Amino acid sequence: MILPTALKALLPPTSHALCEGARYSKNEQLFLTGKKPEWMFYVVSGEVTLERTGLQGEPVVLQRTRQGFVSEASLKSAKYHCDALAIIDTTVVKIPIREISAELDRDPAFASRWIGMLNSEVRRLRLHCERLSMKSVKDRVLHLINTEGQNGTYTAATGLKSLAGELGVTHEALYRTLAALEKAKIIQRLDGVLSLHILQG
Amino acid sequence: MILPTALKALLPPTSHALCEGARYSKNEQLFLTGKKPEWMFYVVSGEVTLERTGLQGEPVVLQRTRQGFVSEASLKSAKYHCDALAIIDTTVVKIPIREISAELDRDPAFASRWIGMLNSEVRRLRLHCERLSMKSVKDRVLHLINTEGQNGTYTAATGLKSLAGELGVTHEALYRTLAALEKAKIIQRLDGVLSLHILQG
DNA sequence: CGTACTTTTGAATCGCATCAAATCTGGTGG
DNA sequence: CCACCAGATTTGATGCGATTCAAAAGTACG
Repeated sequence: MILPTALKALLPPTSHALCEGARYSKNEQLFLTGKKPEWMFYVVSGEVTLERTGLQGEPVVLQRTRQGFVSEASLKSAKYHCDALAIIDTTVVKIPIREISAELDRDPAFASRWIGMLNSEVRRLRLHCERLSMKSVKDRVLHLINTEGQNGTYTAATGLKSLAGELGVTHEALYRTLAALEKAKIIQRLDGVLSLHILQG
Repeated sequence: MILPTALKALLPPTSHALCEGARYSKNEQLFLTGKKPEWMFYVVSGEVTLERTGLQGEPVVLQRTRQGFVSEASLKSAKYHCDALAIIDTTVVKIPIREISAELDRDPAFASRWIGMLNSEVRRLRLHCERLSMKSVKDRVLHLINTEGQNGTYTAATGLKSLAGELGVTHEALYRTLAALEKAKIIQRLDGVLSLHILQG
């Protein structure tokens, strides 16, 4: 089992061998509400949603992950509180909750790294919320470049259509907005790389 | 210093005496980018924003907190990475970072509670993101009742206008949507309490 | 070369923001 | 107690921006 670099640095070396790779086909379920959590999942590729059934029986999506942890927040839970579904073909790393949880109590340095990971997650999610509460696509794109970009440059690794989903807009709206921003010389585009034009102060 | 119940249960008793209450007036700053973090802030009432200056000099809001932690994610940082501003008169509890950080390394039970707190925060933020990526006000309201409510009932403690802000819509749109949902017998309203009508299966 | 997917542009429609204004509310001071 | 004010709540009218539906052009891959 080859772990992604981020996971390797985070988890204690003794736990690496306990992790397992797994693949899920489109529409396959990773876990179900009410089951006892045994694994945490780290999405390497594909897309996983966490869903709950609303009071009227309609599905309510709680989370959507293309890369990173799913259900790391059920580390201390007695049972899963939602269903996990691979909505396209997906590759994950399965991490044994029991061992990780015990290790967290035993190894303060690991707990400290784990807290650091959660801190980053909180920060990123807050940025995401702030972005999604902006009304125009233009504002969301500029906020994205300003907050997620490196030095005024953001790389859309998974394609613009996928980016549109993350920004909470249709891909048509995103394409049009990018074209307009480029025409107005506010940004430049090369492949999937968006760069702010530097304003001379 | 009287701590809010949630804080009291979370922090180790030895640290309670080290916390301080504080008040900030509208437009007063809690901390500035680049300064060494000495305090974490827990907002009791009012509203605090974290802001950063964009590449074109415009302010970019990273977070907006009416209740709960601000900057708990800078627990392990060498310096603040943004500015904190009270946008209305605000009351907070100041928590000494140095002592809390040391205590986290020393007290595994506290670290475990802290991880639990961060897990809740991550869950709530993910729900919030999911809600904000819904296109219609109606969907956002129903998602709110389904996920944040108790048994189909959500209580808007801070008023509907404030709720509109959290939902990322104007207060006019929220009022109209609530009126329409009530007229369609999908929800009921009493004061600030929103309840789903039960569908009989 | 054909299939599937992304990227792009066009046109029509709709929901929400915006601007305006009226009503209602709680709190303050005369 | 009443006049008054600041906010919250509500309803109305208008316009814009994003969604939606459609279709064409570009791209990757077997």
